[in-house]
Amino acid sequence: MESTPVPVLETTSPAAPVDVCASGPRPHPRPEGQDRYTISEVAEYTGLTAHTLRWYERIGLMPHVDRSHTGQRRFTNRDLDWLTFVGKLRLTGMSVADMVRYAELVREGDHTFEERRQLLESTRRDVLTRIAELQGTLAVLDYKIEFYAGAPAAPERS
Amino acid sequence: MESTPVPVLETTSPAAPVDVCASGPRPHPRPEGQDRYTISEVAEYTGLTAHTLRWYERIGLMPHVDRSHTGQRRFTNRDLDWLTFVGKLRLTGMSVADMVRYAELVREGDHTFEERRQLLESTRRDVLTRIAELQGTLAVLDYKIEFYAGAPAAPERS
DNA sequence: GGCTTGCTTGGAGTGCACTCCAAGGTTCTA
DNA sequence: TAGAACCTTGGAGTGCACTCCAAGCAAGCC
Repeated sequence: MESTPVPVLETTSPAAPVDVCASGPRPHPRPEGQDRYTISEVAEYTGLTAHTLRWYERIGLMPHVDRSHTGQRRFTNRDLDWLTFVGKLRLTGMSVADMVRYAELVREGDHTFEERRQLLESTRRDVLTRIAELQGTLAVLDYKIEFYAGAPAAPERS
Repeated sequence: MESTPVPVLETTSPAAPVDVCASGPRPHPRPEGQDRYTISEVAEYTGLTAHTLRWYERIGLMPHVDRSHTGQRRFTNRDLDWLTFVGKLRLTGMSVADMVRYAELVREGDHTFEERRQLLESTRRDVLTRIAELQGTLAVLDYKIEFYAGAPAAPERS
């Protein structure tokens, strides 16, 4: 799976609308104007372990990470953006296999825009379903919590 | 773990408010006025496999299921109510270990009301957190879906 | 009675998403 | 220049929640 050095994010097409990929207020205050991070810096920044970062790369969920002249990983801000987005996908409940599929589509270039959109829309539907499910459970939980609150331990009134 | 035959649901204390445990409109139209179901009937009703039902019992997530004179399981409507509730707990994302803990509390009797309430309230908080997370991912998904929609595959306008 | 379908058990297997290990090379600080 | 702390790899291990298996009874129908 040789990857032509295609940029990771959707900022692929020249003057297309810039996609900063889940930026906005940065999660952790990303260290200064740096652009080369060791694996442990990235681990701290993302909350993932170094193990998991290596594993992500092995399974194709990372877009070819730079290496130092001795072979150690050097992550860039672009990688951090990607990981932030992957973190969001993970929160949706998307499987790792599907996230890898998405990453492959990104590597394949602009012509996969439509398929990527479909994947995200399907994920979006799943999220809405899940939210509805959770709200359904809230109703039951509230019902039972109220029951327990109304009938405290070893109730006297038979 | 010998369980004194304490009823499963919270309807334990004599004239306490009746807790029908997530009833309301029954999920599947529970077969007639029956009160003894085989494992495969319950599997169909709940959507769980027979394997899973046996496993639930083995790990202490079921409250001692009746047996026929030859040792086959005979589930009651009460068991079905319990499984419906367990299904809700599962949807909250509660771990099986915590569900077993809850089942133990139920078996222990009314004096565990307070602990049960706390467990459910902690679960409730988790659910609210999860809903917020999911809504956060919705924002990102919508942002990217719109990006892909606005820049269709192989865009011409460079 | 014979046949098919269903139920029983303990224990082993599966798939997912990490998580860790050993053995060795690299980088940084004093 | 020594030592501590960090990094590398392939592969093995972990925990969760099921999921299945084999071998043997049980139930319902003609």
